[in-house]
Amino acid sequence: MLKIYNTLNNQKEEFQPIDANQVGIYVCGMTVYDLCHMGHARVMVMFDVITRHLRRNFPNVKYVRNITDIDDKIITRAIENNEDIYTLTNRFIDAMHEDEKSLGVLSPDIEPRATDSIDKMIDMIENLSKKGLAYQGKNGDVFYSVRNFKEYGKLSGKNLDDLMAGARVDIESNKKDPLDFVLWKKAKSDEPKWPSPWGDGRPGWHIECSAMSNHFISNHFDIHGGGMDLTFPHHENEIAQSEGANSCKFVNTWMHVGFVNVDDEKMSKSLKNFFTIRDVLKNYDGETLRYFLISSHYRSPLNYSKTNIDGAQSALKRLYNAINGLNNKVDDLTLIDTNFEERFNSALNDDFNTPMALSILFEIAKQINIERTNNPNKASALSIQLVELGNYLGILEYDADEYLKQGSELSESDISKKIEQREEARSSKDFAMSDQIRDELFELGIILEDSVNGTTWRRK
RNA sequence: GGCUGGGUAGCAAAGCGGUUAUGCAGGGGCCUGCAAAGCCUUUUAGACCGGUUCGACUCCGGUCCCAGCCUCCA
Repeated sequence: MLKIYNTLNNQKEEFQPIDANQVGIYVCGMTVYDLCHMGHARVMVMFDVITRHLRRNFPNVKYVRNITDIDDKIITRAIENNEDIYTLTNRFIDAMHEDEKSLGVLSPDIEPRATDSIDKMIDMIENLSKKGLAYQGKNGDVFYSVRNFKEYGKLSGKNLDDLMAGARVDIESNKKDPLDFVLWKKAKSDEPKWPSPWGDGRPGWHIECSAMSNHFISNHFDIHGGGMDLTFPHHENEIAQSEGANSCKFVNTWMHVGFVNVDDEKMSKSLKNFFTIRDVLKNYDGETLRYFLISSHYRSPLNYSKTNIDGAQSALKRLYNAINGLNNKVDDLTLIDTNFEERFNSALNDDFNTPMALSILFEIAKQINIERTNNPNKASALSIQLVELGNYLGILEYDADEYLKQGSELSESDISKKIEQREEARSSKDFAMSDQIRDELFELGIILEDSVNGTTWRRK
């Protein structure tokens, strides 16, 4: 039985889909004006793990993740670069897809772009106007009237008067209430624009997710997620829009992924303390990054540091070392210990507890290492299981030997030649020579390992 | 000020009212020509103060501290 922590009531609760044959999940995706950083990576990877698990447990899952391809930052950046917004956003959408691939993230079922759904947004704003929840300000912008939606604040646990008392409410004379937010923005002359009943303009940020989730999934669906910083105001506003327009419950379960921190501070573009996925991929392989991202629970903060990613790399290598050299072909499946799989599944069923799930992988690895000499069939069976469960999380996707050798600057044949030379030295008991060759290779990042089956090598 | 989370061993990170988390790192041993990998073993815990309980890291209350949101942000 799957339990998920729901931001709506700050509790773990049993997940019961509206329709067990068709689970709907919508995740707020990227605003594509720059490269994705590690914070984005965490959201992509976590919801990838979440949807993989949902797909294992329900016959059909519709996973929608939007692309915000129109907003102020995009317009500003396009002007800076002297290019049109589509040239800019297409470039960063491609980059995002490449990054996802590196991280082993499977594509969502639908990735709608905001600019393809402008008509849906206009319909929704019109609907809100009819219901007295939207009005046009003096400057021509259309605003949502927050005071007219009585449940405003239910997701984030805020109430309007506390927000009013806060110091950081912006003063916008065109609004009836400072907390009202923009649904439709009137275009300035040189900006991208679409026709609407309120004049040429573009949508506000929040309306796209309401319109697209309602259109591509339903007015009422199972799971809506995103980064924790979206809880307020973005998701709060989505609720106001969708429930205001449709007069029915919008989302059953709200999920929010914690931040990637740098020196215990949130990684963000405004703080300029961010590392792009590409930056990090220069020094680590994608699977190491993925391991790092799932090594803490999704709601906890995750500190980005070299030490922590190095730790992830060592840990992942331990798993690959365990499966390395086993034939992965075993007829006797009764040798597989189903207890591991049960515990693995119940870890994920407990609000997607990936650290717990990973710890079971290490238990299997240990068992493989214990059995591999005296009971190779059992070890092979366990290694099949380890790979299978690892794949479930999107790791251990590579051939162990290839993975452990990757990134070597020396060619396979050069290394083999050195190993042969060393073998000759060893057989004539010239251990000084033998050790010298091993040390030379070590300096070049190659580790040699002698076993009864001969000498093998891997990357440091 | 309001609202969320959280404070676990050298580092990272979980579960759990009583019994080894797990990974990395460190010590000792086994294996090895020596290593590496691996196995065995071992050292470091639960911010603080009360309460409940036969027993609390785990439940309850309080104190202190940290992060996040309340402005665009994943």
